[in-house]
Amino acid sequence: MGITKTEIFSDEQNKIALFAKVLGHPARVAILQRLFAIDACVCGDLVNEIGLAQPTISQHLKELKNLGLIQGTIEGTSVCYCIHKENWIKMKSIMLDFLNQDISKQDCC
Amino acid sequence: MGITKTEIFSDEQNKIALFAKVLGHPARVAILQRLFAIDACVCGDLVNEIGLAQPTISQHLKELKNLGLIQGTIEGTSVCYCIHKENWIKMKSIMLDFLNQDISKQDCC
DNA sequence: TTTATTGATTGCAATATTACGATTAATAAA
DNA sequence: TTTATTAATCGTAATATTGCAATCAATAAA
Repeated sequence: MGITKTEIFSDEQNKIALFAKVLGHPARVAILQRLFAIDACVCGDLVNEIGLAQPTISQHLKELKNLGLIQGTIEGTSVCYCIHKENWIKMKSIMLDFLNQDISKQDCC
Repeated sequence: MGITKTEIFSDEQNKIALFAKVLGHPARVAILQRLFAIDACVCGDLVNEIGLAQPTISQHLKELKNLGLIQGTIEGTSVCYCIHKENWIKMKSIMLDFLNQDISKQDCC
């Protein structure tokens, strides 16, 4: 039904999936990479850098902000976005735990 | 338009997004965790373990198989699934590179 | 005040995803 | 052969996502 049955999964599983999902679009990957690469914060440059329309970028930024991975501060008419360090580290920790599951004992098929 | 403009992004960005996307559903997270946890391979047990119908699980398994993260071998009437070690390690490497971007120099907002 | 400029929001069209009942294909057991 | 058993596939309904034109709100500049 296009709807995810979150209630049958653990909080951890849902959290991993939510973080993975927001990273599951190349535009959001590109935005994050850009924010990491630029020393200063980026604002509407993202629209120029990435080849998507302003409302589309704005929407992707919103999703990243909703999960707390970035933060934006208003500076005059423009908005300065940057990585939310603390939340990025938390997200990373959760994802690393999942990715680093012990594969050594796997011996099958 | 519900379609992702993959052509304007780099191969790396698309690859990261594809891997993240397949991890972006709690059922697939649960399947992978189960495959990691079980010593022997799991087959139709997944349908019982996770509370989703057989066609739904089958569909999620297909997506994981399409990206190469798992492999399935037929054993009589059942199919034995397990983590594809080599591809998991490759995927992990790509995701770790992305997640481990240097955050120390970020100082803004 | 009037006129940019910037970015969020709204509304919509196109496509994708999730979930499952029904069916099918393939092998195993009787 | 007939009858389970297992899992893939098909078809479909419900919902979500992606993308953008148009518009709006807020501040800056003239």
